[in-house]
Amino acid sequence: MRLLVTRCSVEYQGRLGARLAPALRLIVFKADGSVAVHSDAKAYKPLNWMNPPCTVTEAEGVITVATPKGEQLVIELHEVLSDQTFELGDDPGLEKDGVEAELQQLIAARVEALREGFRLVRREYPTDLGPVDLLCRDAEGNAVVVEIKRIGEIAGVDQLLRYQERLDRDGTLAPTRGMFVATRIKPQARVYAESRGVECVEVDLEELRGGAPPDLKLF
Amino acid sequence: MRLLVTRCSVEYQGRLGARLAPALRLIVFKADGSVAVHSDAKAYKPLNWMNPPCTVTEAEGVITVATPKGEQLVIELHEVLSDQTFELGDDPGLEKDGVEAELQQLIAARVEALREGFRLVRREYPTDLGPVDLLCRDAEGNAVVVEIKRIGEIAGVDQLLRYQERLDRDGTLAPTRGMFVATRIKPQARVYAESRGVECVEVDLEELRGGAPPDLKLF
DNA sequence: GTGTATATCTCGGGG
DNA sequence: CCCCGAGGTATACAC
Repeated sequence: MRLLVTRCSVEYQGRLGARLAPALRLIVFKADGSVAVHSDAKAYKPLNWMNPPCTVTEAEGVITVATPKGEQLVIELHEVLSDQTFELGDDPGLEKDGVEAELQQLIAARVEALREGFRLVRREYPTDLGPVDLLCRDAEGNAVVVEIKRIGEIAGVDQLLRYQERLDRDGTLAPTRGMFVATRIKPQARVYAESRGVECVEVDLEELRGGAPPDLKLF
Repeated sequence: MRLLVTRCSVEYQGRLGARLAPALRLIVFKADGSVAVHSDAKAYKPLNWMNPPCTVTEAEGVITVATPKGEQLVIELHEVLSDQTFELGDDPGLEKDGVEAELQQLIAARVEALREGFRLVRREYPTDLGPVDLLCRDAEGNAVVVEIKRIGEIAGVDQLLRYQERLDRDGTLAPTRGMFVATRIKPQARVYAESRGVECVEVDLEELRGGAPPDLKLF
């Protein structure tokens, strides 16, 4: 990893065009080939950057970064305050929990928490528009299409409706019910869902975690 | 901006939980208050980070970053290779072109290029679901709802359909036609759009920008 | 490769 | 503040 603190101008041409007037900035060159131009603001996002695969060439105070697809980043160095290189080595990587995948696992393990009498048919039930999060049967035997989100927004309701429309073409499933499950459902999404006959259920991640009997296998 | 190169472990608790085992990493503290933990890979994305507003405290080799909402990032420093601080000052910022806003401007300036006889009623026509990109009238006086994307995907079609459904409740507009405009429309999105009676139009940014006089056809 | 869905998305604009 | 939409989104995963 090379850290270059420099007064520079930058121009990007590629998926769009972008320019940076001269100023002091940090430029990070990573071992993966990426280049990022940072100001002292904008949180972790660089002002400009280039992702691998790309080639970096430097000559006479001009660094040129180019991708095979024709994107180009040209950095003109006016003054160098610091230029250091470090060998960081590989990183063991990030372990996460609490994302949608975990939510889906927890709910799949106890679909009866969504509605009494629910039975899980399959997780990631395939359609030609993509996989349905959960396919269930309710106590009366009706197919229920369940879409799970961390945050429930309108686009998620549309996703569910597209799946329902597909599965309603299958005589063994039609007519399906729709259920929209999230730790939080935004008001507009709830109104929209209910106007389309989709039932909304808010769940609590902590409760799901704590209450789940450990002997229930997920699959 | 403070640049800290260090062997460290990191733990995040907040919107999810995440842990980083000990390794050499770069930690960037920006003037805006943000903190980012970078490995030598993953392009410009940090392994772990905290955005403003947050407070940073350091004691006995442990840096704690906390937000008012209860998110917390704890960085344990095992070994410090480098610790430098620079005053970068304000940045003049990035100038962009070629994004959807420009596309919308260019198309709004000559909607007749979409279809002969088109007349622009309004850009960013408001609905209670958000603004419609363009509202037009066609040669026969029908209202046409136009949704513009750089890349046309299924979710954009649904966005258009939601707007149409709202505007169809307005007697002075109903029944609306839908038109989906993009520099590229993915095949699945096209099939879906046309199955819902939405017309698809691909446009060329270069032609819109420069070369084409307003009376030239776009496709 | 395309297509689809997720993200601690981030970021900006408007109410 | 939240809500909404765009992004050079990036990234993972299925087909």
